[in-house]
Amino acid sequence: MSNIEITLPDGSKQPVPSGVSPIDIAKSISPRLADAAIVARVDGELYDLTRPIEKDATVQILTSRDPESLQVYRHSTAHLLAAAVLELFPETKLGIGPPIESGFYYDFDRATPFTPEDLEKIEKKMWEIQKRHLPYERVYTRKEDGLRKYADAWMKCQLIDERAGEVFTEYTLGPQFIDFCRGPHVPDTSKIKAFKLLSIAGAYWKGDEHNKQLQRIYGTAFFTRQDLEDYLHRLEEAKRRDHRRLGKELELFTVNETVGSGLPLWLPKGATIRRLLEEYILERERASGYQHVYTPDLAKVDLYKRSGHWEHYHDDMFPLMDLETEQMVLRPMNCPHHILIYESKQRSYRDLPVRLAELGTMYRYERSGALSGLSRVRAMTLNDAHIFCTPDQIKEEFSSVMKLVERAYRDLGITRYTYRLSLRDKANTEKFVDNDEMWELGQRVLREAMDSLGLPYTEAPGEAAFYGPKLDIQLADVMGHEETYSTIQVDFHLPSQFALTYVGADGKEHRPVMIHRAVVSTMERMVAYLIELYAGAFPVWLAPVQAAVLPITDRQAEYARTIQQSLESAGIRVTVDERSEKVNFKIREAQLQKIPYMLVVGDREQQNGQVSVRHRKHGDQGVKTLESFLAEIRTLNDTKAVSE
RNA sequence: GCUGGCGUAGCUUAAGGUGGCAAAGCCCCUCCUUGGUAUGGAGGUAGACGCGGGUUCGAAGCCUGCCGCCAGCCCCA
Repeated sequence: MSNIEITLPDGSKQPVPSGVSPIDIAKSISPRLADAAIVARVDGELYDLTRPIEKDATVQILTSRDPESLQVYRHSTAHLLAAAVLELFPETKLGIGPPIESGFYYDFDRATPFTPEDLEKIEKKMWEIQKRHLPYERVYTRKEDGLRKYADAWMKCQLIDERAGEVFTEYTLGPQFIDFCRGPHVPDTSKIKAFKLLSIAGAYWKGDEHNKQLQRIYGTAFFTRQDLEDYLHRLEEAKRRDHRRLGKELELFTVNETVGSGLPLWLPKGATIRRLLEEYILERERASGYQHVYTPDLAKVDLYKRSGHWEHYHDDMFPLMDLETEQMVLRPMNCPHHILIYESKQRSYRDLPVRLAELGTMYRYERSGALSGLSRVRAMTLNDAHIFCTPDQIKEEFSSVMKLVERAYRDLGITRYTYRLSLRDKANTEKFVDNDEMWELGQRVLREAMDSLGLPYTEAPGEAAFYGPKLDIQLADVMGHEETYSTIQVDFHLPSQFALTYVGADGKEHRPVMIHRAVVSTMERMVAYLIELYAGAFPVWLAPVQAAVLPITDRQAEYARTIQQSLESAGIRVTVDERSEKVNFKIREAQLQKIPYMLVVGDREQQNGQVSVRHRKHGDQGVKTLESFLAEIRTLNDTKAVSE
């Protein structure tokens, strides 16, 4: 047998017989490494530990410390799930079973849906199979043989037909189970130590709603029981922070069937937070050269036909209102209105950039199943603006928007976010306007802008707006799920659609470029995010109630009210709890309402014109004069302090 | 919209597999208590069990159609 040369991560090279497997190499390095090994990287490709290496290669043994390992591990667990399902329900047809961010899933086609009880049975069966310590074995099969073998598994056949080369790989799990799969996998089921099946849901074959709907089982898997438990705890924590739950408990907003789903009602406390957010961003925009405008929530459909919304965005709009003389629509976006403001007079290059901003309310006909609390609604108010500028100004405008975003995030205490460049899907001309030149230009401009700011981003094809590419800023929630909040879009399409112009230095008409941007997203979505970010315990500057005055007995009621008045006239949001209850009780209530400061006042405080300050997190802060407390809370307010 | 689960007082939940007067805690109201840093005591109001139709002597429970909520698919600020 011939020798090959492998290179290890430390750069050392060693000759080994051809056909050696990564696990052999691991063993030769150290038994501990062999034990910890999950998978290997051979010349950049992930290999099963048992897969022979036939030629000179760079080899790296991956353990649970490498992120790819968890993917492989979960993928193997998904196979274990499929094997268990087939043992229990042999008539089931297999779909696909990939690892995902938070675990894995497997799609099944089966006449009767799985029940929660089935889930338990399946999980038990998985453990049973796990204990057999079955190997995951890589098998090579010729395409035609494969098609024959999987003849009664329609989804597998389809996959093999579409994806398989002349020879493809399959993985067995014990004598019964075999699955068309690229791999790699862990060596055997004994490696799998901690997993849990979480939920059942419908999912369309290949994600297309025209296709058959399958039964998807979600689960998660970790290397250790501890990691699994931590994850489950985080799930609990996420539930605890759920803005829908806190929105009810803290009386922030409500939804009412009679109003309609996706149409939340803002209660006084929630409205206070929203108002503070609105005032905040309007102020920042004023300081950044924006002009605020007001435009109506509806328009004749002609406006949206001209902009292209009607053609490309129709499905997301509420149906037409057919009036006697005209047809109206509720606006799904604000841009056309702002465009008409730009167009309302002749513009000179000296006027540019024109930055028109509005807290614009818009309406989107989200499908009922997509609605959720405050974060997915049908009526929403966007912190919207449209910048009309010359091509030369794009870069600077872009970077000043980014600055605005970063400033806002800092003041709101938002730290977990990533940048995503959303591009069009060229094939989808129904969703995206068909104009290669403009798309190329827009995408190039955005890339250059990001690169010159030195900011890292990922690219997402098919996520663009219908009129152009966008730079989305994705915020991560407690569970790490990302969602678009801020967005900056460079648009060459709408200005040409509306034949916008400005008069240049040369006295001739030129076409401006439009930048669509939203900094703090919609009020609905941002408040939902903030509720979850702070678990309802808002920083002082955003707290709907900043201080609760708690008189110890009725004797201090009058004094308590004067404290309230002094603070309120200084702009602090204060309540007084005058109920005939003990302080303990009042403190508990204020605590549950997550009010930052409790001001306990008894006879002593009254005599000395003081308040006894209790902080929701740090407890008793001792006695202070009203003035010094006021100075303290004012500082927090003015500096928009987010930590406590 | 689709698949699955769910829908009981303002809120959180119980009973509900075998159809026969619907429970509790919190909230709220009244009274007692005036108490110093997480719930003082007593009493009270409150629900024809999401809505409509059906089966039945009788339905919260069974059947059926809607509506809404939750998870996911799809979509997305």
